Amino acid sequence: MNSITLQPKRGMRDFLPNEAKIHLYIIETIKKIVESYGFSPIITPLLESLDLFKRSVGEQSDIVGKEMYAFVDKSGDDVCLRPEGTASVMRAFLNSPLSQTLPARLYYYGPMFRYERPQKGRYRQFDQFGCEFIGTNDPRHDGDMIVMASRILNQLGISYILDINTIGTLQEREHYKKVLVSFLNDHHDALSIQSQQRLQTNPLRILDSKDPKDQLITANAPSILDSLTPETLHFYEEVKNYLKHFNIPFQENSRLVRGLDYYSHTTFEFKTKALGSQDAIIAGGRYDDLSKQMVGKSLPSVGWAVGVDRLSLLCDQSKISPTLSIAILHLNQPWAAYELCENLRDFGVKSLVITHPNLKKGIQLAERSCDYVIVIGDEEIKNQQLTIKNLKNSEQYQTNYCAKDIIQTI
RNA sequence: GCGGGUGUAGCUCAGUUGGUUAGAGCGCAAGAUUGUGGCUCUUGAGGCCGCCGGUUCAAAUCCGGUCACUCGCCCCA
Repeated sequence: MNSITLQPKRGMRDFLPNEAKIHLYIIETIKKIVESYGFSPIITPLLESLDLFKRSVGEQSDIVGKEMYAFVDKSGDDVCLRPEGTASVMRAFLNSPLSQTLPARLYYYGPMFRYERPQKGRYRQFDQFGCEFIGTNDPRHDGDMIVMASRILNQLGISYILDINTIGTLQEREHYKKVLVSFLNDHHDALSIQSQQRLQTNPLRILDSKDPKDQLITANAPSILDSLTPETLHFYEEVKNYLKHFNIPFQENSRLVRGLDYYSHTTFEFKTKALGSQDAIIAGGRYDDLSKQMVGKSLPSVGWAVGVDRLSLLCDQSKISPTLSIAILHLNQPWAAYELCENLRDFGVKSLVITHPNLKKGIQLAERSCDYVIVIGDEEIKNQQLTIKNLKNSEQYQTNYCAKDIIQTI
């Protein structure tokens, strides 16, 4: 009989206990921080109508254009696995009574799907944790979101570079596009072939091309800042002032143009040097026009998303505080061992029973999963005394046969 | 989607111009060692050589395809 393939599908992964622990630790850490900023959880479906992302993320964006897990379901509807969270959260928000009380601070977490070529730190199913501050046009809230994100990276022990920019309003951007295209057309033949195509589809993206030829040309390109109104520039200043006030180091990068259509004004990206070309770890910005694209009514908002998998690869694992654990190794005394375990668990201590006739082997087994070992045999039951052994440093302690005393001794 | 690299034991890797039964270290199991592990020694288990096909008397080795990983591009978290 042929056996089935055990490998997961391309870009999909199994998280074995050690990896799963780090993953959950990161989510727990982020959750605590964003809740301390007043954010509440929202859970939305993994499956959405394809139209949602076409309208919000943009039909000509790469995410929608070539990376969607899209298919026709049994009823003939065009559906897809969500490629990102913001559009779903906005949809759920607009569809709910939450939209009656502004502003709203929401966070979400879960798998996203993009059909692209996998690499380290880039998978077809990946977990994102995101925060959305919906219904605010206060630049301090943009700053607040960025400070919150930096707090997360600090907490996890991840060093970063923060790039920020403003891409203004839709009108300002359209104006800048014209200026930029007319400039680039003068250097058309010197551009990379890719950028020549982008001149038609998405000229702003030429600005952050990695091709040296393109970079040489765009170095002298007109800046978007020259196409912005004083109001927009003032807004941008306020965001920067907020970051300076809280001593968040950042660099202005007028080439930071995000790939999703719904962004406006503030954009930012926390980058790392440790993951090769997968350098973005937290990215986001303001999206005042998203709601307009969906329901025709504007609703200023700002948010970001973080790649949990990328944080897993970067985070300082020594920060994960180990849980106290005790192994009960019994010598033909199973009832006593299981009872003592239950008593220890009443105090919230991780404990498990080890059964092995050979004492030495039993202690070796205990060492693999626990910090301490207690041996229970006839003597211990007769004397009502236990020896607790610290498996890390071999120290031993005597204690009464009682869960409370054991915990106090440790 | 485009270009390069890799795939041999649980892990890290050897494996000669194609040539008997594919190896090592670490790890795992048993024993030396029947009430307190980690050292040492002995022994042992564990392999569809990623998968499918081709060439050949003979393939881990050569060829084609495929799957997965990986690096760069694209893009992004």
